[in-house]
Amino acid sequence: MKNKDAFKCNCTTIHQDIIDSVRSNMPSGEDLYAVAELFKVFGDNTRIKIICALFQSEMCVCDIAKLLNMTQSAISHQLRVLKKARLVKNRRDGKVVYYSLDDEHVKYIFDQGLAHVNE
Amino acid sequence: MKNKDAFKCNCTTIHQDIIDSVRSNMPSGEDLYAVAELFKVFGDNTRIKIICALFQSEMCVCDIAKLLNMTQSAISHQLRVLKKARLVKNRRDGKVVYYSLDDEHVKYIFDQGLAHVNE
DNA sequence: ATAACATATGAATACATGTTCATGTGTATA
DNA sequence: TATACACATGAACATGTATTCATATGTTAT
Repeated sequence: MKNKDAFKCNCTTIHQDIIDSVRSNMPSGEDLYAVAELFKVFGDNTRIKIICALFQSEMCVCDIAKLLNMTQSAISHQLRVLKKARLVKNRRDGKVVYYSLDDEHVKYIFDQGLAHVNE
Repeated sequence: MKNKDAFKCNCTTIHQDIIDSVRSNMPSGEDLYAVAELFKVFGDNTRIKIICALFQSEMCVCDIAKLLNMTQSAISHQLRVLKKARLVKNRRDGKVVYYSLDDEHVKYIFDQGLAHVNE
């Protein structure tokens, strides 16, 4: 066996036709991984609050820290994660750095999520 | 001080008006928590694959395990998480349990996520 | 230049979580 | 009733991650 992980499932195969069909129509593994990584960014209470706050207004780091009653450091770390995921962008004005949303999909994704939990 | 966590941020307040305005228009903490929990479910490579597979067809646990080349146990645990989040439902036919999607928002959320990572 | 302030960041810690392993439950069949 | 199969589940383990703490960077004003 070339791949040591090739047979993790020892079930009797029931619907090979479905398995083959589904497999051939799945997005690439890289795409799926990237999507999971994206949703992981949404899946944190602090980050979802930051995102939700930025729907209304651009804010500086200290504003967000005050709003959420958290340390400047914690917020800064999370803004870094959000920026890496290309969900927020920032601009510097003197000592102050302002963050705002950087994606048109974010609001839509958030709203659909909210719709689900409120259904 | 009534709340021991009330002053985690020691920044000089810069934009109190924005903070007040944003705070008064934020969804409730419970809603935000629920949304984060929902996206946390999407934010796992195995679960996103399961969701994506179920877009195409209902599948039994062993089918999914074979498709993803993972143990039946691991898949079963993740299906439990998905069901708790009301993203999938199941039906039993004899010994076999078939899982399928149980939400109209899921596809939209996934597609928007895919659109973001492919942009 | 020095002090003050806003922000960023590396390391450490504490907590959450995904998979495995062993085993239990439910259903069909011999 | 006994066996086999599909699935579920609790505990253990390993890994990932959010926050804190200390400190560094960058900018402004004195």
